[in-house]
This record gives sequence, C-alpha cells and structure tokens, in this order.
Amino acid sequence: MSNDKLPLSFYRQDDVVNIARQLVGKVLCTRIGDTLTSGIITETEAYCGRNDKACHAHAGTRTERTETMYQGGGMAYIYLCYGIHHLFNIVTNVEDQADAVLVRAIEPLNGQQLMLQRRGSTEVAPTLTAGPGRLTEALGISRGYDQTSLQGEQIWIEEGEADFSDDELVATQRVGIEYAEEDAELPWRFYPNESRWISKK
DNA sequence: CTAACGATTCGCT
DNA sequence: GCGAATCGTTAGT
Repeated sequence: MSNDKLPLSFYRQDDVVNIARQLVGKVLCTRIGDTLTSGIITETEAYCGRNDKACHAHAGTRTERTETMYQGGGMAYIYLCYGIHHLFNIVTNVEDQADAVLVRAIEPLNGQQLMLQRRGSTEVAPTLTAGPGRLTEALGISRGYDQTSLQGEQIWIEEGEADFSDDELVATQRVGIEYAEEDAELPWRFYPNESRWISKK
C-alpha cells in the first residue's frame, strides 16, 4: 500500500465497468475545512455514456449539467439528487466519452468525529456512510466541488490495503434506475461479499 | 415559461 | 413498508 494519489492513467482507462470493480477497496479522502476525512470504498456503480440508458449522458445527451462527464477522466462529477442529496461520481475514460463511477458507500477511516458531527449522529454504524447521499455528507462533499480534480488537495483517492479478487466481489444490478429499461439489469454494481458497509443487500 | 421527475433518506405506522 | 421532503435539471410549449 502507499499513500500516493491514484494517477490520471488509472482514471483514463476505457473500461468503466472494470474501473468501478477496481475502485472497491481504494480509499476516498477529503480535506475540506482543514480536517482529513477518509473511508474505504465499499460499493460502486459504473455508468457508461455511449450505450447506457441509466447514464445522464447517454446517447450523446450533452447539457450544462452533464458537461462534466464529457471532460477527461480524473475529476469529480457531483450533482444534486431529489433536491436534497449530493452524489459523488468519478469521471473516467478520455474526453467526450462521458463515463463515470458512482460511489455508493464507504467504511469510515480517518476523521470519524467530524463525520459524526456533519451527519448529526453519535455512533459509527453503516447509516453514517453507507449510501451515496450519506457518504458525501460525512465527507463534506457538495455540488460546489463539481469538476474538482482528484489530483488536488481537497478530494482524492489512494491505494488501500484491501485488494479484492473477482470472486470476493458481488456484481449485481444498479439501484434506483428502473427507468433505464433493459439496461437496468446490467450487473454494474460492485461490493465485497462480506462487508456490512453497503447501502442495500 | 411550465411542469414532471429523480443514480435518496428519514421518520412514522 | 410507505410517503414526505425539496429543488435543480430537462424537455417540451
């Protein structure tokens, strides 16, 4: 393991599903307001711009919001969901492909006290950081950090100690995208089969 | 300009 | 298990 940030070459690979799989076990870190908070990524979902009806940027849909996904890999795509929750995604692939990985859950590491404070909670349990809206609140991530580079000092991802093989990961349907018709069935959601830090089983 | 709708969470029954 | 909360984005008039 190292404490180095993942390099741009990691984010700019062209298989977003494989990147989503590899991101499970990596460590998502933020330093927002001077305090380091971090957690092991325990659940991800892949969204593919070119041929995925669940993706905001599917079929070349290019709008003000989705412009972020069309940038080169290695930055944050953060948007407001249901008018309440800020969801954190990692833009992948090269410019104009519009691929991204949604981070749906983390297991807390550093800064647990601040995470509890931000969430208005008192115990470190899955409700603290398991869920795409929950983890962003715990880490201090909001829509204002959209297009933030993951090579910077506010939000980044490091190598973790865990290294999951394919048979230790569950690959299943993505959550909350029933509107995506046949693409709703794609097994593009990943989590470790023994982890309790999962948004839904 | 208007209206419908979320890549969700929480509280209450 | 069900429904409310809450507002930016999007597509259509």
